[in-house]
Amino acid sequence: MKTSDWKQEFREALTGWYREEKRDLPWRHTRNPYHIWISEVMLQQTRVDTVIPYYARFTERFSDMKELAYAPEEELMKMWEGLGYYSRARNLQSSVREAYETYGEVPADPEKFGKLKGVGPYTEGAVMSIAYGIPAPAVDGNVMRVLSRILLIEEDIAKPKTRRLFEEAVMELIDREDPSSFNQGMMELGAVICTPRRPKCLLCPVRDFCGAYHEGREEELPVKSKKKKQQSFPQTVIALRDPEGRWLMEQRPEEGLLAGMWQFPTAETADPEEAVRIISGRHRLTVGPIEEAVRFRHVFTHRIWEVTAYAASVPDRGTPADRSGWFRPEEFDMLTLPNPTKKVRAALGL
DNA sequence: AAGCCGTGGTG
DNA sequence: TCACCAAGGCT
Repeated sequence: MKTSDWKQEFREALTGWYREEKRDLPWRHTRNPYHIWISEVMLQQTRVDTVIPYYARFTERFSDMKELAYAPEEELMKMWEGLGYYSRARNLQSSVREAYETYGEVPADPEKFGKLKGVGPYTEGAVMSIAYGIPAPAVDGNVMRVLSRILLIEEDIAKPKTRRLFEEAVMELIDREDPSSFNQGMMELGAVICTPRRPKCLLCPVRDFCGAYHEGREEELPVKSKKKKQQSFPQTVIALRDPEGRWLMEQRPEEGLLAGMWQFPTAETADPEEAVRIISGRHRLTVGPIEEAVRFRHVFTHRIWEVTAYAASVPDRGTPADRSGWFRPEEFDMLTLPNPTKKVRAALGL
């Protein structure tokens, strides 16, 4: 099938299939570069079904660049709550502000756009091609999987440098008449046909061009080295209630895991007695008898929390440490709570 | 380069 | 249950 113009035939097969069969997704109804930017950031390492409601709320509340650029960070984080990878939101806001103040719009120049915080090689190519029709590579996990099968590329896609190889391949193949449909077609193909396991080759619009299909090796590619498994950490939560029904909450550090988010007092130990000592010392207060409320495991990308949560009463509020305070359950909604904290809150019936 | 950074779905 | 993984980027 690799005739002199197989690349052109491949392009037409892919983009034709995409234009006919693409899923109806909210961000495919707009050509607003800013909205497309938002969608691409939300979609980083995040499933389509998860993103849809967030995208709808976010583009309604922050409908143009100016709205987001000068929104209170507190409100921004509430809109992002539950999506994960919270630095995405902070980088997006600061970059939207920078773009708005510098260019007054999303720059239609890959060099300029790609310099913005939170805009990496993938997002740069995706927004430039989808919003402006610029032929730039948008290589994500889908594209590496699809191309490794079609072109029989055996480099380890877990290695950072491998992405550049695929970017070069995309630039050889991309449809310069419609880079948007080409890039989105590659990703759509990876999402619905050329899946990691049991790819649906019989439904594939480009199987005639696929080396792996011809050799029956579609399940062997791509080559991807294993990541080592996460380490577990004990987390003992002591939820403390004062006589007026307020609960003590702590704000996490501004950097690192769950940066700036709020949680019930927590100590990194499996021993509840030790946790009580740590937390009562931290806030200079006296803790009554503790009662177990819930026990669960929370899995992050790179670590696991083994959480055990207890509730206890305190006779008075002591001297709260910095970055902490007492809140009524109705007031929790003002705080940005990560999922583990939401699980504890639910177990306490708050 | 390799570790950090969330969450939810899946087989 | 558990490993994998999903439209990655930063350091």
